[in-house]
Amino acid sequence: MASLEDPRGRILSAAGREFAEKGYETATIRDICTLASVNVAAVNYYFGDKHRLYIESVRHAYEERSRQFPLPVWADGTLPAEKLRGFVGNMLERMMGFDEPPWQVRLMLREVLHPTDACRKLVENYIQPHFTVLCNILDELTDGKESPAELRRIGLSISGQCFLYRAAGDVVGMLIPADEIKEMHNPAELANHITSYCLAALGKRAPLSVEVS
Amino acid sequence: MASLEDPRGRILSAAGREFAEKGYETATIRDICTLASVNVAAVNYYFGDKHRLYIESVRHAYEERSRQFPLPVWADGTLPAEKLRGFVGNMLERMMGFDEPPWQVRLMLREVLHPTDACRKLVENYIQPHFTVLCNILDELTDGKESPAELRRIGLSISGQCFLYRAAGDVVGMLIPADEIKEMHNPAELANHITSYCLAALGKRAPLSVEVS
DNA sequence: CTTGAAGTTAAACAAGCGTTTGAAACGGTG
DNA sequence: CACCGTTTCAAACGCTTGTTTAACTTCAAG
Repeated sequence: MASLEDPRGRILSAAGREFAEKGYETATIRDICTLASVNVAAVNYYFGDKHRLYIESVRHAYEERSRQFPLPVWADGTLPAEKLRGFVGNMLERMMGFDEPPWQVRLMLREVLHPTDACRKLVENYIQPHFTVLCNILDELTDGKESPAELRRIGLSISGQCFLYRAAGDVVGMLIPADEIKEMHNPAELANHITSYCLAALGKRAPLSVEVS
Repeated sequence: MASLEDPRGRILSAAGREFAEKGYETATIRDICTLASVNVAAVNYYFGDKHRLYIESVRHAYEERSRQFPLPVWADGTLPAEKLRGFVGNMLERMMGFDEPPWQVRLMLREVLHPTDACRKLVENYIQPHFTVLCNILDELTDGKESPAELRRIGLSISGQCFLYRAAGDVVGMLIPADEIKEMHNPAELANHITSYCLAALGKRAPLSVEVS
């Protein structure tokens, strides 16, 4: 959008892709500028230096992502369990994408794994709001009987499971047989498993493994 | 150990620390050699080039770590639930360390997050065996009634929760109040939560949140 | 003592990096 | 047209990188 006639925007987009794929140090200004079809000096002209370009491209990434995937809302009267399943599915789709994850997610992931100056705002403006929604759903689900601390811990348990598939997907692919990956490791199936796991733990449905005794 | 009189070992150790902290690109041969008190040419003499030094230092890391933390074993007759709690606690301590995580773990984590040539052997020789032990415990816990695929999925759910605290600890620290971190986010408390969560989901103990109706 | 392989060293190498420069091209305004 | 602030460009700068060179030390074997 508005890329052909906006050098600044082209640089921002190219930088995001390069930083996401190669990391801050390995990505070079020359490659970014080639990708954006601008002169090397353009980065200095528009952003000052490489570091400020990086900060701006992280902000650009999560602002764009927030616009593409706004926080989910539900009709009044939606069951909490249904909200939970919807939220987890949404979270997985946001994280994993339908095919290849978009560069915005990979760039944000880098900030989560190895935080720099750009991380604080990313958490405040993007991650924290999503996490709060999750905790609110859990609060509803448990009829307000759990402490905020316990809700946060359960929220982290859910987030952690999604996070593993996104951040360590390659290693997961080495631990699990290939056909099993094809069959089960897609947003819908995973959301189903993670949600069921949580509901069972909270006693809101039958245990995953039924006692026979 | 045996560091004063073994340049090769000193380089390997110094390289592991530098690669763990800064990553492959950012870590420099000069810094590594300064840290190891050897000449820059020593890396080329002993390892050929930077890339082969990196591969060797990853191997060195998980071999050392395997010696320090061997796979846990239990006395016959130990309850599966007890084994699970022990395994999760062990996993968290291995991952997080008692204070600061050792460089070996951080180096392995880098390979998990951004795999290179060194990753396959790391998975085969270190991660896969641990994951298999976990799945065996879960098999025992569910009296052999669950499919291997389901066991692996539950195993990933447990691993994912540990993984989050290790890989995204900084962001977790921004989402959770500081005093709550102090109080709850240590290997023992987390192992307790993650194990209880799993046992409740499997119907092996009371749900975390008790229904009142 | 001589020899020669093994190990170590300071110095240099070419390549790539982020950044800067100064001039050229552009585009609206008087 | 002449002017001037904005934008673009090829070229170069200074620096750091991984790697190599060739001279030097060490030291056990002949």
